[in-house]
Amino acid sequence: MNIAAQATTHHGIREAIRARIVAGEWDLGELIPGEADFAAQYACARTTVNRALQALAREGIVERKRKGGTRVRPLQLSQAQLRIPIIREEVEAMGQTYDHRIMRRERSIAPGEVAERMRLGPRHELIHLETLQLAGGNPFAFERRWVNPATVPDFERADLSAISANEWLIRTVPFSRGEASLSAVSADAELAQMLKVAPGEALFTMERTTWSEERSVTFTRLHYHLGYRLNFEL
Amino acid sequence: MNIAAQATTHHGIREAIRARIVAGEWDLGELIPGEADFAAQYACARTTVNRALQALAREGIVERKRKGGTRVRPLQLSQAQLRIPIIREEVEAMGQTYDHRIMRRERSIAPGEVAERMRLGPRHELIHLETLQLAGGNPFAFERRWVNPATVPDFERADLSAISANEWLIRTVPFSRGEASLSAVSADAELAQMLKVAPGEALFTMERTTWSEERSVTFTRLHYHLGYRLNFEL
DNA sequence: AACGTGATTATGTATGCACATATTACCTTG
DNA sequence: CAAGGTAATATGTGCATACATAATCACGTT
Repeated sequence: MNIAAQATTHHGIREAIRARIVAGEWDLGELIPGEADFAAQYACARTTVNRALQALAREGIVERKRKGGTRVRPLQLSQAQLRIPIIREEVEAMGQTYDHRIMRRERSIAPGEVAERMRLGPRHELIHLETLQLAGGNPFAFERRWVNPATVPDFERADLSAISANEWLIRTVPFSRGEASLSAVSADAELAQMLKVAPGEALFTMERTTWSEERSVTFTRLHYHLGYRLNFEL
Repeated sequence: MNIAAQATTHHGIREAIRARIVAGEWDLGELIPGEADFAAQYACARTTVNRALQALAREGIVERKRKGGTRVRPLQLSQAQLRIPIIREEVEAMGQTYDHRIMRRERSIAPGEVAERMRLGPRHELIHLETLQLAGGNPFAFERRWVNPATVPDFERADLSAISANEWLIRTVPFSRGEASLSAVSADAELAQMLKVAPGEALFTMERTTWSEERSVTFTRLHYHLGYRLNFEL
């Protein structure tokens, strides 16, 4: 087995060490050599090994502790980088034309469940929006969204004919953080009608709540068409 | 607005620059100052700024190109680190006792759909396993799994009474990579009986296929109990 | 005008060094 | 022997420097 690094670059050394770990040179949970040792083995500076090992630690391959040394992570936790696609881009990537129809748009008091998700007090006024997203004329997803006008006052006057509420918000309030949750939901009567499925069908559903610097922006519940799958790599 | 870094550490500077970006000091897609400029502003070495900006690039906040400079990412893509929990740990984290019951275990020819997911030729023999996972005695998830004995010959003789097939595989074949997909599925008769729900109920479902160095290990389809949610942070 | 060439510039990376920090191991002291 | 302090140690981090690499621009030649 070739264990030597291709070059003394931090990522060459990272891959070399990764290969040795994957090949099972050390047991799970076992201490691997220190930075100085690797530096000697690969004839490079300790700094370079440091960067390589830090990268592996970020990936979750190894665990590092000061003085404790570096060890192979005992229970490899399965994790993935999940990219949440913008629906328009997702549809266009399939080679279909994207369109959306706003079915409802009104100011109303936040329902209790929504207020809770957005961590708002009771009787808070929000803008409620219902949008059907289409791919090649067929229903792709149905969205129920509540937007906080206290945080995004311009939203009420936003022109949402050309651009979806989601994209408008991403542009206007970038860098928002939030929580999301995925689940399976049975189609209620309205959903069934909108997505053209039988009532009770299983729909993949994504909920998101976002904040911009401690101020709640929006809560959205997105029901995808029948058979939708969210794919990703481990 | 306080724009100064708390200390001249790479992550102090990273947060300072992040704050300025979030505050909107530069437009989306706009070029931000170069490493040397920031280094002068914060009275630190260019190397330190480099680490800060590289971290922001990894997070997807900025985009960097040699000579092109660093710019704020135009369309902030929403992404998240998704941790896929081991069911036993998930159940125990809720304070309930975990248990699992193997309902079926047999050698059989891979069904076409499974063979396709695992990228196997036709008429490949796999070990088929059906397991009901319990939380405090109640159904938590039902798993249909196929394991490739060509890659994991020991699996056939594995003792799965104390440890689940998933954990056995994680320990035996660590560092496997793979694909996953999330969807919503209507309960079929067997699923309904196992999970004690009405047939047709919407069940959150996760499929995973894993490989260890180009050799297919396992394909698994996991149906969670009614109302299950996969939560994560954006 | 078209083309190539070299200067310029911004980020990428490797290095040696010094010091910081966390943790373990050991040794001293009561 | 126990408690507490101290030294040893592995990683973490900052800095100055040098060179690498990629993209762009200005300039000069054909």
